[in-house]
Amino acid sequence: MELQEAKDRFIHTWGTLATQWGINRTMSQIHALLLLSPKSLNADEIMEELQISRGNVNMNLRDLMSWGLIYKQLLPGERKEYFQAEKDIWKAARQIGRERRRRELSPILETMEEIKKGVSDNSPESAEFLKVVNDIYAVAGFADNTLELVTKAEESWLTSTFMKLFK
Amino acid sequence: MELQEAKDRFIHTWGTLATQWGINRTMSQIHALLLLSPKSLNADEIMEELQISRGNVNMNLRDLMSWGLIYKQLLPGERKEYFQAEKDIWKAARQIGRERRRRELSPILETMEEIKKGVSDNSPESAEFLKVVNDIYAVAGFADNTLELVTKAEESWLTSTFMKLFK
DNA sequence: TTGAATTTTCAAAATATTCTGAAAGTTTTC
DNA sequence: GAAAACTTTCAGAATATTTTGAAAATTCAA
Repeated sequence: MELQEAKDRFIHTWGTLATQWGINRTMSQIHALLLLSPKSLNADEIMEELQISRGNVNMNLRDLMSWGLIYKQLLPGERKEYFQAEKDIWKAARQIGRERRRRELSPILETMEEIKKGVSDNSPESAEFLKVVNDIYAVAGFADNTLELVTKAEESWLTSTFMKLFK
Repeated sequence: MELQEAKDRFIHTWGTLATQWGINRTMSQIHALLLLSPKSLNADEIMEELQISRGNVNMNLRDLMSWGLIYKQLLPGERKEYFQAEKDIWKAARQIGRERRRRELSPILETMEEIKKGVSDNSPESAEFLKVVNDIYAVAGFADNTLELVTKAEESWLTSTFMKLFK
């Protein structure tokens, strides 16, 4: 079947791409599967579809929820929990941006500040070291601000106003 | 010694932060070491400083060079190869941006295009699937454009003009 | 309550990644 | 061109991460 093949390819590729930059393959595949699924799915359906264990499914669903990329849904009359992906991709992307700010940039900023505090003397060597630390702080701060700007913007704003920056 | 302690802390933390988002710890530590080193270092010095094997040092130096974050330096009268980090952190950051575009965003764009091509029929199900693929393509394209803008800009431009976007 | 249905946990197994160190390869010097 | 100095490679070891599956915990209906 043509379409199913394309979907499978999408799920598989999405998983592979994820590993390229430090994201768990299974997590990524579950996300892809939910993105493509018109209806929400329960753990058993995901296990069946991706041929993975219950524990694995459970763990990665929690992870995806912590990233704010999927939601738990309780269907009336159903005992099982169902999961659905955020289907607005722009919203999902902003959510990823927010989380990466929190998980990756904030720690850098905090650490650089702490390290700066720890260097009290003012020898030339210390000054040189502090320059590096300060520069990294500035770059991380710039990235943080930019991501904040972008994650708070609406899609329409992004694709119009912001784009005008490009010649 | 106060300063040395701060440097060690920096190197150690830099390595730990890197693992958080899929970068090899040792590579990150070598980079940090070279960033802080006023003079360029050879493989033996790095081995000694970080207590790691020659093979490990060699492999990660290559990797860092492929990221454009360090340079090989041939000192006159010296047989050994010396390495030095790009000390302009803004330049280094732009370099990372360029590489991530190439390594992470380009593959997404390419894959989405190929997948689109593969879906020929125009059933409602295909349309729904294509919507997801197209949306991801658009988001990745936006990220790619933004990174291009930012990586091509000068620090001065970034910290002045671009910043005016923030209220 | 009880017990069936479902979810969560977690120790052990499987897999993937990173690191070592010695051998092979390369370059330079004499 | 041979030997010394240095760099690269790579198979196996060490480490880290992911996955499994069954037991424990939780939830819910009756």
